[in-house]
Amino acid sequence: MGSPFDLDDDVSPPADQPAPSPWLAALNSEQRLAVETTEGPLLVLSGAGTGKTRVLTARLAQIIAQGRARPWQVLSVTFTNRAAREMRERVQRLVGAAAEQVWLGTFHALGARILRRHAPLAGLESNFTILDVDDQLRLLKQILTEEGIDAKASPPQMVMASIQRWKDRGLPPARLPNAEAVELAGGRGAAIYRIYQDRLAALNACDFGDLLLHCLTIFQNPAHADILADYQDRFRYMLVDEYQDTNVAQYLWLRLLAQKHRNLCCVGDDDQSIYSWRGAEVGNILKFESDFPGARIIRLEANYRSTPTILAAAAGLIGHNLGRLGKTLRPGNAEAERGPPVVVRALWNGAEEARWVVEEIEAEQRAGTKLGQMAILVRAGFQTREFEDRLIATGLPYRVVGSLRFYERQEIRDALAYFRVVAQPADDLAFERIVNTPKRGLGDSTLQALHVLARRQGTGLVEAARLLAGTDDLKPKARKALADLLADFARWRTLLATMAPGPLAETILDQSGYTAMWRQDRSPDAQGRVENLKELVAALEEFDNLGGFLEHVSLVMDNDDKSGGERVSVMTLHAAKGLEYDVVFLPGWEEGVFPHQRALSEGGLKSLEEERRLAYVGITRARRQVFVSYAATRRIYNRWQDSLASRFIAELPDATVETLAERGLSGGFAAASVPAWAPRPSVQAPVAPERSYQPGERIFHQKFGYGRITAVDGNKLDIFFDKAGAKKVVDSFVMPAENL
DNA sequence: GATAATCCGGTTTTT
DNA sequence: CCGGATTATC
Repeated sequence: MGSPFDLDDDVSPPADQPAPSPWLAALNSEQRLAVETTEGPLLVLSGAGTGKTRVLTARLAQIIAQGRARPWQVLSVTFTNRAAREMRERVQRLVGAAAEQVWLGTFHALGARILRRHAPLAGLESNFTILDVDDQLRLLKQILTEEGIDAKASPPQMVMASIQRWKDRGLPPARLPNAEAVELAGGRGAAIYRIYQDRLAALNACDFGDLLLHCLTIFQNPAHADILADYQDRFRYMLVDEYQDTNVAQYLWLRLLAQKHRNLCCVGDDDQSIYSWRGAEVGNILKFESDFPGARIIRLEANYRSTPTILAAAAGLIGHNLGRLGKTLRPGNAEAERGPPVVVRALWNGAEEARWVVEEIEAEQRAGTKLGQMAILVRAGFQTREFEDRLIATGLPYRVVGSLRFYERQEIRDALAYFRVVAQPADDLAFERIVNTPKRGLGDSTLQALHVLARRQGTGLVEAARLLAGTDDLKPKARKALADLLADFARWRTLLATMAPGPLAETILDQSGYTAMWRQDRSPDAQGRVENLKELVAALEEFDNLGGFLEHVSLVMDNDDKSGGERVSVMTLHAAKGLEYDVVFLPGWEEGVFPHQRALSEGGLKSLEEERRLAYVGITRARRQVFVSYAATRRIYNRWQDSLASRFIAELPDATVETLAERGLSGGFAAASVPAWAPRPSVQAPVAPERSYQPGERIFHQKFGYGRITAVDGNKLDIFFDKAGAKKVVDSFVMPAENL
């Protein structure tokens, strides 16, 4: 942060005093108050760019350095691993190694830590697995099928979402209000939820929501009052970051733990609440005072990030929301230059918009702004493509933040599933994932048989596999494959104790044939997948054992960018929260795009206000300048669609804005009703002509790319594709290559 | 059981 | 128009 904190004159100590503690250095008066009010419940309303991280770290450092509590008596919670890491590093710098003993982490990591200690009380063993979304969904689908629930009427995704929301609200199946599940799964929602939870327990597994939900169940059980009392005693001080994003379960968790010492400090900003669709409850901020009588509230309103103009624009916009707690950002530095206005630019279409944005980026770069200090923030992920195209065409280095995370890639998940089967033999979901990957001739029918047997015997799949391999219910081929696989598992498990995790992982991936599977794959991305597997093995070197690594992975799904050079960042507005840039581009400000159509048609005022907060978050990311833009027409799903400027544009105060429009686009607002122009006909994909093909001919296929015909049989072609290898394809799916 | 053809739906997603 | 998920076919 290059903010001029040192210009704040009310922090300078009197000359005859000893130098202040380092953690108090460079704090303004309101920040300092928030740091020094250590006793009793405290709510810090901290606007964008007002230095909340600084306050949190200073507060934590002070509590430890002054000996108000031992490090392990302090709980500090964040939402992201990034935030947790950053805080630990900063506190370490202030108080040294003591920082390592603080209970500092994400809600989920801390929940897992507590739950592992008391797992049996939640029907789990302490080495339980934390499932990823893939596994959860697979499990739920099984249940829905078994229960004869129509997947069309009740999409698994939707049922899953409901279950997650219940967990977000701290509701285990037993506490679910009767009315809740009626709409779901033909009225059987509650039953499904219960089965899902039972099945997780049988698998010795839990999902993310359970990490907190199980804690709550244990804490709230009068039979184990001693456990709760123990934690309540322990946590003398508690700090919470991004409090506006807490859901009910997290809130209850905090409230229970803070009950005894009541030294709970929550830092948040209701204007930056953008995750309500994930169960976050802004209401938690409002409830704070009533739940903790005598709570103090401190507002941080001095912004050290943005120019006065940007702050005024943001304030004007967010002022259109009702029911705010009320907070006005003011420039932290009274002498700051007003700064350039927010540029609002109307363009004809998306391609032009991308072109304009990239031109401005180049102009900024020429003027001395580093590429790493510029960001394009979009509403939805798909919008990044247009900008990527343009950036590539221009040759500007860029990075897309938050897309395809390392641990979510197919090959990584497969590899992890292998590790899980070895480290946690009861992990049926992992087993199922890899039992036929690579192909071993153990397909659906074998799996069905395993399921039936497992159910009948009341065992897990792996055990069922062992039984089944000993019978002759399977065809010899499948039986051999299964026995071989089990022998592999057994061998790897014996290595578990003796071999370092890195080499062990490599052994598993090699002997299972998994690496070979990708080596042989001709598809364009196979090469990269092999690379990713290598990276995974390399990452394992740092761990003592496989189990530790798996715990790490299930909790820490982050992707550090090790990109060295300066790059323009492209990301969603959600991903941008907490970040800052000199120059920020906010494209796609059109009704239906931003605010999003679904927010307009479904969620009513609440949704619209959340969209507005998202816009507010976007604007307040900028230190020096904001560029807003929108296109009069956009091609969505191959349809040209006229659009109107976002209402948020009109909500920016006139004095903060400079409007630029293309000739013909009136007053900066799309003349959508009078399209005085015609969209250029889109480049038509060549239509397959009615013709016959000859062997040897070069062709193109939508999915497989280019290839050469090796044989013709009526309308069926044998083709050897450059990338995908030999395939049989019907001729209407290909076109002569020279047509392109 | 593996592959090709067809169908369908299409925000945001810190763990 | 794209991709994934489902179905249809060999």
